[in-house]
Order: sequence, then C-alpha cells, then structure tokens
Amino acid sequence: METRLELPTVELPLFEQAPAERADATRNRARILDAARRLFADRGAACVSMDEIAAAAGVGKGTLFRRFGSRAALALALLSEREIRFQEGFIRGAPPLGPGAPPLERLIAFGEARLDLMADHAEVLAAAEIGPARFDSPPYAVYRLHLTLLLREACPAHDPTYLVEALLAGLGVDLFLHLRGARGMALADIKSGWGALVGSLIDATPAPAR
Amino acid sequence: METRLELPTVELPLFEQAPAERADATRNRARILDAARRLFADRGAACVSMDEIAAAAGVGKGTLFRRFGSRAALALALLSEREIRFQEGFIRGAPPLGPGAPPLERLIAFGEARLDLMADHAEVLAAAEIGPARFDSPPYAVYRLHLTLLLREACPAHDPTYLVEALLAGLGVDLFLHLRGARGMALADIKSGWGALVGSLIDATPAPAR
DNA sequence: CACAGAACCGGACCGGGGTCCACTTAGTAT
DNA sequence: ATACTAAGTGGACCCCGGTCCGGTTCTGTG
Repeated sequence: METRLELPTVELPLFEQAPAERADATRNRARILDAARRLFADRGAACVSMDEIAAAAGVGKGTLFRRFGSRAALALALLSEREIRFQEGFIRGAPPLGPGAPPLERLIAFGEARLDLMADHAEVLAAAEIGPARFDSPPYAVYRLHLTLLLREACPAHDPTYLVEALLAGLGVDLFLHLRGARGMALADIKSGWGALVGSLIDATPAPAR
Repeated sequence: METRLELPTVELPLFEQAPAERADATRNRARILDAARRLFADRGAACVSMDEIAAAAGVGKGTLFRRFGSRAALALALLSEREIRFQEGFIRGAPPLGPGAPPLERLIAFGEARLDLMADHAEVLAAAEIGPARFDSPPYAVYRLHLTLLLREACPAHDPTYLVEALLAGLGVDLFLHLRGARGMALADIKSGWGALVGSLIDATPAPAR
C-alpha cells in the first residue's frame, strides 16, 4: 500500500516474447515432459497422477504446476507438436485438407484428420480436453475459426456461430471414446458419419446451383 | 462360513422391484434431497460440497454416497421430476414435440425443449452431466432412442448412429454454458442455430418429394 | 567478483470426491 | 418378547489436483 512515484515504464514490446526463462526452468520443463510422456505411454494417461510425474521428473510438485498450470495444460503441451502438424495441414497444407479444395471437401477432410488425431492419442487428448475449460484452449479457437470460414464460404445463408460449435462438439474426445467404446463403432464408421453430417448440412443450402 | 442346509428359496420375482428399502433409508434420502436442493439454490451448485450436503442433511457422508453413488447421480436425482416431464413431452405429449408432427418439426421441438430445460437448470445439470459417464445416464439413453427413431423416419438413407450422437453433443450442457457465457449467445440464437442444423440435415436427404 | 533481486524450487498443505468398515438398527422369524 | 440378520449408518481415511510460501539459485549490473 505505497504510493507509486514514477510513471509506469512505457515499454515498446509489441510482440516481444516472454522475457526468456531461466536455464534451470527450461531444463526442468524438458524433464517433466519426458517423464510425463514416458509414464503416460507406460501406464495409460488416466492412471498417472501429477505427483508421480513430478517424482519421476525429479522435481517438486510446485514446479510442475508452475510450469504447466494444470494437468490438462500439461497433456496439451505433450501433444503440441502433433497438434501443430495438424493445424498446418488445414491452414497451409495440400488439398483437400488445405486451401484449394471446395469447402465441403475441406470440411470432410478436417473431420477425418481430427478423428485420426484422436485415434492416435485418445488417452492423452482425453486428459487435455477436460472440463469446460476445453472451449478456451488454443486449438479449439483455431478449429473454430477454420470452421467458421469454411461454413461462411459454403453456406452463407446461415449464421455459423452455433453450427461451428455443434460440429466441433461432434469431434470431441469423450464423444469419440464413447463411440469407439460403448457404441462399438469403428473409426471408418465415425468418419462416414461425419461425412454424412457435413455433407447434408452443406448440400441443403439453398445454393443457386450445385 | 457355515453350510446352508435348506435350498435357496425360489422366488418368482420377474419384475419385482428392489426389495423395498428400510424406513430410515427413505427418510434419509428425502432429507438429503431437501438439503441438496436448498443448498444448490442458495449458493449455486458449483459451490456446494458433498460434505456440506451431508452435514446439512444431518447425515454421514457414507450414507449420502450409499444412497446416490456420486455427486452426478445426486444432481440427476434432483432433476428427475423435471426430466420426466420433459421425456413425457416428447414421448406422449402433444405435437409438435410429441407424436403426430413430421419428424423435422419434432426434432426442432425436441432441441428447443431441451434448451429450455438447460436454461432453467443449467447449474444442476452441469453437475449431473459431468465426465464421460454422462453418456451412460438414463436420460441420455432415452434421448438417443428418440432421435434414432426420428432420424430413421426422416432420412432413412443414412445410418443414424453417429448423427444421433453428434446432434446430442450439440445439446450438451457445457457447450450450452459456453455458448451462453463466453460466446454471448442468447437462448433464441441457439434455438435458431439448432433449427438450422437439423433443418439442413433433413432437407438434404435425397427425398423423393418434399 | 560481489551484489541484489527476481525467478524458481520443493514439499507441506488444503479442500473435494469417493471408499471402508466397525457399529447400530429396522424388520422378521420363532 | 427375543433373537437374529441384513440393511443402514457415519465419520475416519485415501488419493488427487491444485495452492502457498520460506528458502534457494540463477543472471544482469556495477
């Protein structure tokens, strides 16, 4: 509770990156990621506690949470590399996933790629996209933007806001696990279901010509 | 560890309901539900712990969990009355929600009624439909069946399995809360989004005639 | 090199959901 | 009325994710 005399320093940061973390911090981050990756692979993500990861990384629990903030964020970090590849696929990649193909085909390809991603990393992904916070994750925001653009292009008649979120809900991890598990669907079935969904959605636009 | 001499009594139960719980158990169940309802209403479902409910009900925590099994199940029980009304609406009620209207209109009405339900009880519902277990809840099974029948009728061309689940995902509570909160959508916007979604879906069927 | 202070560290701690089990009690059979 | 038993009870206990804070270590500065 003291009076500040000096004016707040005017920084001209504009895109200055985070002030560079200390060497030991970087080392610990790597250790943690390694340990987590190993434990998750060995015993299944669901059966590994944060304490165990911390112990395996030779690090205190506080450090672990200081670095990653939450279990979900740690899981997300583990997938970031794969996630980035996926995003680049639909942003800059080759058609039909990337630009160049008609929107419907890009939509289908997007869903199928996302389904492949889930098939490969369902467990970790399930740990990452947990709780209502999943809607605020960076990947979700990217997906949302991508689908919004595609839908605007494909069926400008509708306000895409709800449509986008509903479609993304159809690509959620826990739904995926439910479909694969309790409902016994094969990956291919889900893919063709997705195709039917977006196909119908877009064919139905009162398009001038098909 | 003693030998049973008499043969096991042969009951002829076939649909006999659960062996009738003891009087004190019934009384405690009522107390718990009362306490939970009051606390949820007063302070918001998210801010009430199971210990608090047990204490307010004058009951041990063990009892609480023996009766309801989990926090989610307790929340579900709180909503059962309202839930049953909703279900009767679309099973036996008047059109367009109930039988008699064409499937598309029933689908639209179903979504809107479910959205109303969520708007009224979002908090408790969010406590009830949490985690992957939500797919196994009795209401979910009823919804699934209902949508499956409607879709089979409306667009027999497609396998409804995935479609049903995807549509239901678009009516999930946490998506709802996200839309209302972070995305700032009004209830009416969501409803019209739902209408557009199922509308497109069904119009698109290669129907012989509309 | 010495220093200051920010960034970092680790593990004790917290609250919450869920489980366990020794004890009590409501119904039942005699 | 009495004895028996299965259902019921309650609170101590466990594990887990997440927070806090006193002490430590790195790194820019003089």
